Amino acid sequence: MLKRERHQYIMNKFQEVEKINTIDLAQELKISEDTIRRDFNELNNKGLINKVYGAAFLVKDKPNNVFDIKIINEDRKIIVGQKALSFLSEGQVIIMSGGTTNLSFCKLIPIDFSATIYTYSLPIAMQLSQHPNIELIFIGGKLQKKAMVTIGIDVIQVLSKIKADICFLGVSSLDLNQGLTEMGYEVSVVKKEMIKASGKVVALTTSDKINGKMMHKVCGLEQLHAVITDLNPNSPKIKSFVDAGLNVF
Amino acid sequence: MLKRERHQYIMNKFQEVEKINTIDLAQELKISEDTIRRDFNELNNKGLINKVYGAAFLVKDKPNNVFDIKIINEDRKIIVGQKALSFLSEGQVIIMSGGTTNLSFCKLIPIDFSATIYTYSLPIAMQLSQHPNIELIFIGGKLQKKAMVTIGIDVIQVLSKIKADICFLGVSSLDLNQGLTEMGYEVSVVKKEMIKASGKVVALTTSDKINGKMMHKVCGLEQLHAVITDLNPNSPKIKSFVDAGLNVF
DNA sequence: AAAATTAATGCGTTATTCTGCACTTTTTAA
DNA sequence: TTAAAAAGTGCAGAATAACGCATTAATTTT
Repeated sequence: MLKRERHQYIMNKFQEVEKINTIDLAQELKISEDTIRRDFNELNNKGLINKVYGAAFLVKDKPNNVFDIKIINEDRKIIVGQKALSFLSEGQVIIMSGGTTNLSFCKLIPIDFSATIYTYSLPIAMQLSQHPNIELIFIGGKLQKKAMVTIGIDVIQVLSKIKADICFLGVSSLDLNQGLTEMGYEVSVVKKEMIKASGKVVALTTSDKINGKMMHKVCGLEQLHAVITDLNPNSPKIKSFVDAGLNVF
Repeated sequence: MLKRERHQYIMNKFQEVEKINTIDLAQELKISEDTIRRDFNELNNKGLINKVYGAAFLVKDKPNNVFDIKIINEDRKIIVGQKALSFLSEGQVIIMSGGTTNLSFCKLIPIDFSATIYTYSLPIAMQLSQHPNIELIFIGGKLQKKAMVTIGIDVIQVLSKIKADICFLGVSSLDLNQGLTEMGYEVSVVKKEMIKASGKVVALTTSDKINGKMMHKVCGLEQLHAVITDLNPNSPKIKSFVDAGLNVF
């Protein structure tokens, strides 16, 4: 029996039992206790099990993997993303901001879509790196770790030098009077610059972001060429925006 | 029997069995064990199978999620990473290149470690974004999608302006005579610049990268202040490097 | 098609990994 | 604190793998 098989055996066994005794398992598999101990140690070091005196337990909550991006309300975001697809056309130069709504959108972009995309979001860049025909340019700078986007003067500088056809802008809060607002100052500055750099601005948002205000203003509604939400444009929550002359999809 | 046929044969066989023994398959096909081992190694490096001591297993293809970074030979890379930890000290300015060896290393860095880290690798940036006390700066540019690193003039420009205490350099190939070499031209240029920008250069590599040459030279051995491998420094494979005056850990 | 080039293969040798045993150290329980 | 159980350590033997090299097969060029 190979080491690898034993390790698999051990991990499988935890689906039946809570605890595995060193000696019991040695007898069960007819191998020495030393081998079991070494196995337990290895699995313990990999963080898969919890080795204690005389036995081992399964580790329940696996260490939170950074790469597991949790998308809340993903169904809504997929609806938004699907509507947004109609704004894409081949060969565009695109600025893609951050956020999980934009990430959901990016997952829906056809694999062979061809364009140039600027982004400052790590998860979005990783997602888009799957697309062979997208020329992907990451805007470097200091990382705002929580949102996994770059911020600061370096980002502004790059943005000030480019000209894009369209910008897909993630939204923190959208309000009829306040327009688009952000929680963080730095991100608000970056988004302002993105808008300046883009011919068209499309805001992507789920309905829960609508009618809220945050500290820092990004732009007024009049600067948004389109707003895409998960709601039906006739829905009452949206009506006031439509009445104000906004293109809501 | 051609190599391709054997590879095909192996992959097909996994539809029937869980595990393929090296020796059994050699007998079955009436070819030498070496050939089977070489086949297993190749398929392993392609990420198609999992080679272990004495046999190989099928890699169960998970849902194709970009965010699942597959680290081959992860155990070896963890050994390298653990040794590399001793080169860290608080407050350093660090340049971290890309690659899964460096990614494994980053996973091992204590959560409260404090430093300034420059990187041009998306996965590494995401990993390090978990560390609250690391000032993380992403070097922007055009994305080399396969390796998920930025390349090009923008990267060079940023690197030419900074001065770091230490650089942890991932390795494509390391050879006694050729030194450090890379497959891609662009990455070789970036790595050269990283070396220029750093006071100390530490190369991180697994033993399978040793004694290979690739197209583009990065630097000679004399420019490496330390080389960290998964092998014991006394190991014969390393001996010639130690004899050449290199610090091997 | 023959020659030249390149890649693949097998063999002998050397290196590495795995495992169990004997022995020592640490931990647990009385 | 002592005895018993479990764990760690170092070592040896066996199995597996890697390496260098000579040879053969496959591919490309002439």
